[in-house]
Amino acid sequence: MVLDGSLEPGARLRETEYSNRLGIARHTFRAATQILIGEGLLRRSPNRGVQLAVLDSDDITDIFRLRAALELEAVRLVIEAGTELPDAEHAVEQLNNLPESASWRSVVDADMAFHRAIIDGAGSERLARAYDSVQSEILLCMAQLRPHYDKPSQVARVHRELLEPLAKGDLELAEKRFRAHLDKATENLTDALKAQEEVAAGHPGDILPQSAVA
Amino acid sequence: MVLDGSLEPGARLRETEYSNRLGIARHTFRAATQILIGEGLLRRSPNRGVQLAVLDSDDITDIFRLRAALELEAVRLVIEAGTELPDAEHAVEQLNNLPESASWRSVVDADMAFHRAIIDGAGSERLARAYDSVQSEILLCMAQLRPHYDKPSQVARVHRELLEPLAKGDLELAEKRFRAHLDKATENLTDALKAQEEVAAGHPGDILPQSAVA
DNA sequence: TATCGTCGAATTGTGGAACAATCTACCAGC
DNA sequence: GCTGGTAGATTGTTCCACAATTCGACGATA
Repeated sequence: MVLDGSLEPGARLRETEYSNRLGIARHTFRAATQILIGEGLLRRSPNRGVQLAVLDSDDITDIFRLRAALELEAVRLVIEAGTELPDAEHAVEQLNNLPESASWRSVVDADMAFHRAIIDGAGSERLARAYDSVQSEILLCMAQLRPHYDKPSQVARVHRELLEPLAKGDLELAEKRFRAHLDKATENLTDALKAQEEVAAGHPGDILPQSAVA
Repeated sequence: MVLDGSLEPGARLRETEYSNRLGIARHTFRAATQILIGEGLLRRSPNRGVQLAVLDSDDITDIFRLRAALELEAVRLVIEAGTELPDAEHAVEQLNNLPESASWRSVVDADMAFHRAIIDGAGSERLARAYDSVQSEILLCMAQLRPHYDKPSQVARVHRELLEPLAKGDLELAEKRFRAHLDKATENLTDALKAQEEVAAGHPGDILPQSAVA
């Protein structure tokens, strides 16, 4: 529910309400929320329960800053070790084979799989764990903002260009391209956020449900 | 208890035992462990409860790899923004003022404070959160391994050398020095681990309590 | 009318008991 | 010695209870 956009950003998750709705005990619900809090998807304030995280443009910048740090370290490790990345190449292939009319979701999935493959290629358990957390937040962003996506072929091309310097072992170029790519993504998301805020401007203090901006 | 070395690495934390000992309910203990699991200090296997993490030399390398990624990104951000780091300088000063006979703990604290100050200086909430997690693991390492530490004046000197390129805005030199420093720390810890394992070799499969190696 | 304080309801945080599912250790039998 | 089963321990979850805190409505006062 948190990640599929069916909850409004900032929504308060009352324990009795949600434990009843999900058919689980209140304790169990609390345990579940605790895990999500650890992943940064929910926030808890003492005696005031948990809320779905609200992401402003600073948060987006921040998420992608950490994402950049992690991915670039992964890139460094992959190049140093000369690791092959079949999963990443597979993801590019998949993007390339998607029809222009492909669903938003399938493009996002392939995109995510590509970046995930690079992290996994680095072979660092903790890098991967930290990336789990940012990836969750990115998914939350995506679910809430539904940013613009280029055509699959375009996305495929960009990602192939990311992979190129990795295969050649050119760290400097790889770093440059990844930073550019991630900066672009940040821009896309902040733009989407700005657009959403403008739509919501007519209802000050009110946050539109997903359906209103999709 | 997890961080002060009073628990053996790999120790299983039985719910009834510890909730009784701590005078809290089993539910409350479970909630507490869930938080520590999120920080990577405890591990949970389904139906087998939680254990204190056991860190082998691969884990140490891995922890410091992530640490390096985070600190270097922080360094980058600090240099880009030209941020002043009074807390870091204060930590160096503190190290410098410590007597040669200073307690192990006080050196560790000042060392930690120095690196923390750089992370905080970057002004990224999520970088700081990710660093919290590795810092906890580092503390766990330290508590379990008690690695060798140089004299405070020596430690102060090394850290002043880290700060230097930050003030001058020399990213390349900063990166080089930080990597060298962190690689050295990794080596220290893996050496300490190896030494501990050799001591424990007489008791195969057995892990010595802290007191036996301190 | 607007602001403030008070009180009651709702909600969270924690405790306690219970029970099914699972794991562990021990024991008997082959 | 290995296998299978059985009993006890442990975890995961549920239900109920209650103190502490917060939220919200109401009414008093300026």
